[in-house]
Amino acid sequence: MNRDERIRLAPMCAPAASEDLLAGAELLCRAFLATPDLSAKRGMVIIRADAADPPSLLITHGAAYQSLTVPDGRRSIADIVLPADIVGADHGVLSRCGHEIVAASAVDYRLLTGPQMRELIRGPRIALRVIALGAEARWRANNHLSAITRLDARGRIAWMVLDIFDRLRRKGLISQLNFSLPLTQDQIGDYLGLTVVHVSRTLQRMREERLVLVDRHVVIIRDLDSLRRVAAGLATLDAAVPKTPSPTARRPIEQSI
Amino acid sequence: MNRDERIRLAPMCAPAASEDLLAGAELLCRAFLATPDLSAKRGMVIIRADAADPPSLLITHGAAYQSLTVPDGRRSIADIVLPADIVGADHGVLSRCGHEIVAASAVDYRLLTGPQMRELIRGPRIALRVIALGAEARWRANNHLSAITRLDARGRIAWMVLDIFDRLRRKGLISQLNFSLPLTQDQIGDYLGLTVVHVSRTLQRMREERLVLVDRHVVIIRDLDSLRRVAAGLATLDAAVPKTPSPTARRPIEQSI
DNA sequence: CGGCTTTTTGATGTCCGTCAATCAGTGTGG
DNA sequence: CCACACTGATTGACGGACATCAAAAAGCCG
Repeated sequence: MNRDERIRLAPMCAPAASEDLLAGAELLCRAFLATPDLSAKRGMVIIRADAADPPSLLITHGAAYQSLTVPDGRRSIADIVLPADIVGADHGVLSRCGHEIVAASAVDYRLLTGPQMRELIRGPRIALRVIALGAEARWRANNHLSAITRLDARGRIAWMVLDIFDRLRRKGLISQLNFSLPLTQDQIGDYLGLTVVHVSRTLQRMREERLVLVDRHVVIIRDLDSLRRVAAGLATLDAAVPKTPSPTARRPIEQSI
Repeated sequence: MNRDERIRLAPMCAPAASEDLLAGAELLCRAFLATPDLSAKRGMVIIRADAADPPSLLITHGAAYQSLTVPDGRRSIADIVLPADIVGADHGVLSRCGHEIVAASAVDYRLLTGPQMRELIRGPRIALRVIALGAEARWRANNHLSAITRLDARGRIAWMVLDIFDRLRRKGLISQLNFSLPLTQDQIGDYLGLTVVHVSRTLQRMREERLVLVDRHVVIIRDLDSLRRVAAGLATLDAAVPKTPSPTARRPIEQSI
């Protein structure tokens, strides 16, 4: 793994803040776990886009997604929420969140209301944790954006699979090369900016190429290394020279701050 | 303006938090203004992707962008930073930010170092402000994503122009239908996931259609209403019926939380 | 002017969207 | 138990939006 990949891997927290941050994570988590266990069935809207003073959620089981419906009726999925993820920790400062949270599978979750969250973030350690959660979410959004603007269908799917794979693994939720992904191809399309039809075709091709197997709601990674290469944009299964990394790349003038 | 548009317009702050939030904004701003005035020339990297303990910036003059370079050498621009914007207020909690901030034009800015920011966010009002800044940035990232996945080249450009237009207007920096946008077509392409060639052609077409005029670094909006329609995805300059808003739209089961 | 970046233009190909039909899986009720 | 409806996945034909390649034109600056 080279330097570029490493810095792209995850937003590590600043050492100088890590102690308070850990404490804040612990406190916030405990606050969530002190609330009653709720659940939602597949397809249910957990937080509506126009909900006043939206709450924050801790997903304990299942998966959800964050979606935005554009004026012409099309849907765009901005993020996928996995077990142990906290959604909208910053909702406390907003009057409306502008997007809905929908259960992708049966979901168990805990909920802290807007007022509760506002009370909690008065504590500096929890505030720090909420800031870190926001930073991480934005970091992920940037990668998502980058994947969509720079990769073709195959690369986007590879990226999505690996992103979820790495997230689950980092949480210690899986140790194998397979996991459950409760998204329909339609939803995958809305997440990656593709149509169902093209998602179907591309998944099939990747299955034939023995890269990854996405069937129903189960993902099995067949060739992790190749998959990573595809997601990095320098794919071409048949090896081939991936054209030199643009020797004439327009790179801004370097200047350390 | 209907409800859908309104809730999409901007992430308004929760009334219950607005007082502290305003105070926090004021405090943070003052902290920035107490630092020396710095400047960067066009094209300079203000914060490097691998900078350890990255600082936060307040842009006082000019514009910058936040960019990510993918492994194959291609660049993707995640966000555009305008005057009065604060960049990376959450950098204090990260050890690396993973993206660079580059000056799009000559830029004047103030800088607070990682340690300084960490000290500041111990204050609950400033912490609140930082959380709000993060929420707003994520809200924008979601719209950006949505625009790129759901709109064609014409729609994306319309969206970009309007987004910047609205941001500048909300800050009170412009009152006319024209403003300066210090991005090359190449950078616009990297922001919208298009090639330079296609950006050039599309801009030209929009100029002919008298929608908007983007020349060199000046933007002049010719037909604001049409532009908004194009950005909403139900465009078609030649009017035409914009196909009914998908009567069969698969909408998740409604359930208020 | 000469060298640079940025924009424009044309020709050509392809990835992906659209339309439309079929098929498999799941659940429902008579 | 099977017809029926319904959602999700698959397949094929076709067209279009956008990428790629290549080169020229237009600004810009020393």
